[in-house]
Amino acid sequence: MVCTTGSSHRPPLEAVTVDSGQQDESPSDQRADGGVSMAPEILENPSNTREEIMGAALATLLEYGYADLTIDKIGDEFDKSQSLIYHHYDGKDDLVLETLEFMLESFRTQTIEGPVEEPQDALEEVVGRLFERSINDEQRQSMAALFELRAQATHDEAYRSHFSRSDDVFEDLIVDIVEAGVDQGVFQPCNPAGVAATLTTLINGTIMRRSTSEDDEWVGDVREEVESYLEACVYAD
Amino acid sequence: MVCTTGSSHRPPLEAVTVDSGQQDESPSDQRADGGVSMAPEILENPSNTREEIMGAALATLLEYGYADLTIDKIGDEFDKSQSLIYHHYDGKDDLVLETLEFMLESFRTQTIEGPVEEPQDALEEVVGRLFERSINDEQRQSMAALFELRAQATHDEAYRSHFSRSDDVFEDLIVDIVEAGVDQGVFQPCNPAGVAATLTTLINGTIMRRSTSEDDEWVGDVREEVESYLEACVYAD
DNA sequence: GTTTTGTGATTGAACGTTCAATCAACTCCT
DNA sequence: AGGAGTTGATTGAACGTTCAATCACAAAAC
Repeated sequence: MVCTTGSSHRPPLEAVTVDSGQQDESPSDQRADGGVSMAPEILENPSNTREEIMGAALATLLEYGYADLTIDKIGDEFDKSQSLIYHHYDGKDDLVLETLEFMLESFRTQTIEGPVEEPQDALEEVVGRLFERSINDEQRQSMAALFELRAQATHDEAYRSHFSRSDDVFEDLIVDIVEAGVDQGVFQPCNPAGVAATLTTLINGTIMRRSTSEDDEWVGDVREEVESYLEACVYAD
Repeated sequence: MVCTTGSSHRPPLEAVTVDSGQQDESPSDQRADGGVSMAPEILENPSNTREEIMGAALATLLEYGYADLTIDKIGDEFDKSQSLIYHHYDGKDDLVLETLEFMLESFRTQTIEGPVEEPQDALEEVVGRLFERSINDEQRQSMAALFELRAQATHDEAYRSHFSRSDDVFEDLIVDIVEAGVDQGVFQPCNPAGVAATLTTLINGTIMRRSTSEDDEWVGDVREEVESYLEACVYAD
């Protein structure tokens, strides 16, 4: 054990913003997963062993899912030994949680960007990304992994804490948009927290069903209904 | 192995309807869990060893959750040997799945009851039950167990099949209500499948958040927003 | 009516595997 | 020399599952 003392250790998250110049090489912010999903580019170009291990953990998680995630498999995914993981992290769940934390912070620094200019467009973009009618296998796998991880929160306080924060981040994002819309008069005088809570809960349900259902027809129906709801209860039209 | 040949075996579900005279002893249908939850009375008064085992599996599941559910613990929960389980079921997941199937069927026979008289009241009751602002620990545990089980569907086809069917049952329930409302003219000419899909997805998200979040304030917000949505997009007012 | 045979239910012990975690040794850099 | 990084082998426990043996009881045979 070298520097981590349980999950209380703060990973070097500055790397996310400091090294962010690297990911500006890609055209614009063309991420189809809406940020719900995974794989920050930093973990694909790790700058130290800890990041390398996190990248391996993420890759293994996406390939096998949490149920079949073992330390051995994570060890296979990168070029060093499996037992090295215990030198840098307290154990499997410590590693997974720090990876989740790393990605959440990465998501937050990507999305928080000052005042909202066009509230309706912003909201439409969020809804459009998250209720896309069809998704590819990679996206489905990301959602399934996220969902499996979330299930750990039923019996593990650390996971519960993480996903509570994760929901908060997403809700805050939407609250900012809705408040801006109300301020600018393009939205009705609605309850931003209510809209945010509802959309967040719907997103959670969508991730859950997408990860565990055989069919997909319901997605289109839900999206249309969400649009109706926004037209009737949020937009000022 | 005696009579079960994998999950393809049909459990004696007739018992649910045949013996239903027993549960009429309880006042009326005073179930606070809205049927989403668990524990059909039949499993508390088992009429054979298979039902006894299912009851033990359910009790153990609610007490420990799926992650800590072991055959040994199930064996401890009833008065016979642990290894007897393998005489009646193919294994742990076969047992759990047949128990889920048993409960879903039990739920369906309880709720399907001919034409819907008062669509708005029926819908309000469903929404009221499922978005109750505060729930007790038993209910939370039921939801958490259900949620953990659902996470298995990400990597287990049999679970996926079950929960797909489970969502269908719930959606059909709501479609019936909405169609009745539209027919009677008390609802707008909306899309019943859309309303059903949206409410079902919201319910899933609610179960997920309730099982894995530290806070609860969002529930009230969501409920108010759902009411707004129903007023604006569904009810004919 | 009594013995024999057969059958499903039940048991306790054991097997085999998986997996997280540990440890002592080795390397490399300073 | 010495500390940090790294490794392969090993440990110990948990768990699902199997299995040979026993029990209760009923049908069949005599």
